Amino acid sequence: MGLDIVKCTIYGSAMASEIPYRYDPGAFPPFAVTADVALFTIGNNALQALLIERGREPFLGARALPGGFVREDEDLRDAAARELAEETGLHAGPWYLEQLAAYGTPDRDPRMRVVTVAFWAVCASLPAPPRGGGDAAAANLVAVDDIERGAVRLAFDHARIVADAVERIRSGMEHTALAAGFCPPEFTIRQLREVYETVWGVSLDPGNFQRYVRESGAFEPSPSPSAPGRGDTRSEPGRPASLWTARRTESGRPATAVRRLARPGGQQARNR
Amino acid sequence: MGLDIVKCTIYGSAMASEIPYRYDPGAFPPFAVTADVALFTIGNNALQALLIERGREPFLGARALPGGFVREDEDLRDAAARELAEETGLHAGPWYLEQLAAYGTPDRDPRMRVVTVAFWAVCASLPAPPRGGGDAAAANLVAVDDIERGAVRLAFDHARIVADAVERIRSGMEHTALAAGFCPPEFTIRQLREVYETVWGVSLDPGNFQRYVRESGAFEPSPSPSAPGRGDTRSEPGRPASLWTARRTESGRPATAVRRLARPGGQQARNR
DNA sequence: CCTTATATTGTCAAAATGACAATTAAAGAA
DNA sequence: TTCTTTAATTGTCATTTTGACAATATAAGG
Repeated sequence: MGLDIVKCTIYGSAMASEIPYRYDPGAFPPFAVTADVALFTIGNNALQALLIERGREPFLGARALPGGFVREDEDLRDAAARELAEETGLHAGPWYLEQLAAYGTPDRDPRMRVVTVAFWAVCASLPAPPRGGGDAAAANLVAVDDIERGAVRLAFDHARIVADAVERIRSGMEHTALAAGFCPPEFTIRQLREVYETVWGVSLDPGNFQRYVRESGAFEPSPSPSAPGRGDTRSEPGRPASLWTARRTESGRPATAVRRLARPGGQQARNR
Repeated sequence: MGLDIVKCTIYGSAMASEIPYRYDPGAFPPFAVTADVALFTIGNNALQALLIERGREPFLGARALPGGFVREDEDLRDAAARELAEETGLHAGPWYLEQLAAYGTPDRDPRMRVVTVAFWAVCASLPAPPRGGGDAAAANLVAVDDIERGAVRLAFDHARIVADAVERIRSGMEHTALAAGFCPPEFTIRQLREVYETVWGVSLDPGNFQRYVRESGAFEPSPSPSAPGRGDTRSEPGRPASLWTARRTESGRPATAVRRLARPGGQQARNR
């Protein structure tokens, strides 16, 4: 690894300190740092997470989040995006990616001390059925319901990470345009409503939902005329819906809504 | 460092893989991992952050968050609590501590690659004026206003970390009992209201705030009779307030409120 | 032109919010 | 004891916001 002494000159003008102007490599315990990503999408009318199947011990055969070592000169977020691209075969991903938290309990990886910086991501849909890259035996989508029921064996503390990520997404959808991340760039209000219904497991009144989308300030009507056949599909009967897009903040995050869309029965769930 | 091979036997029953059942220490880039804490309290009618003054290069003389290397067999949270105790002299802290995020941009520390897991904490008040321990030259409280105005030079990316922590706290107070973390275990509604007013920089109607505390479900009346002199102070004229406590979830976190206390003008702030 | 399937808009009672006024409750002073 | 003072607590009420449900509008497709 490179303790690049050159960088020190950027700041080190005085150099008055008696302690050498970098860390003694033996003076701190070395950790491995990985970036793992919990990518969610909607398919089969359900919230799904992208998991790989481990091809080696420990946890051989169990599912795990895509991820891997952060490289020496790589930002954490870049590492997460790279791993996601490698494992899914999707480059220049159309996903929305945000940091979740760091997980670093001493024994979480039996091989050595690893601190994992976990990210969550959402994506409209995987263009191709994901194929495993790197050392992953296989990558595929698993219903979050099954994970929550404990029907899927997850490696390490990844069940916890997935649970945290799901909760973050479910609650983020209450007051931001996050849900649009599950839709294509332009979407109908119905599509968006179905995202809410699927992720929250509830059903919402179409009329009231319409009002929410119009008045929340988190979404805006697309200039495109309307949405008849949605591209390749043939037109369906019935009035075509108008198209909407998500508003984004300057920093690229989904905009915050003025109103809050209450998650039915969401209170008890949050007080655990 | 200890690649404790013994731990592998916990999981490694089959050992069918041809790759050695631990990482090759040379196969991954070693990172230093630190835990830093942004501790907030209320004093002088203002939100204040605990910062130390750096006693060495780089950033000699600048302020920084208390923190340091995570030890080899130490949980991230434990490291944060330990550092906080060391730097403030407060042991078995009466603070509430929660993880914020990981910061790991390659050049954030000119000496070497460091990933910092940042925590935020709130505390009723520091019993004694904090004295620096460890290698900190001095630890003291700095008004967050001054930090936000850029009137204080912060080391590394700590200004960003403080800003993120402040935003997390301000927004957490909208829908949880977090604000009680700035108060003693039992507090009056007025004390709690003053916390909101100070942290948000607004003024709130006492009557309506009363209703919020009573109906939000995040707080509950204390069995104690009332709050005349609040301990050492002599009684003040006027009706003494009743005492309240924060409700906590099973996991120890401040309870979520049924209602949401709208932060006046908080919308624009959040859409950056 | 008619049918059909949705999108979209209305209606309305119930609940909430926010501003403000009135009342109540103690503690200290006279 | 009574009065004064200070703040807690409770009421009132117009305005919004919700949530449930009904009615209407709109464009395919036949």
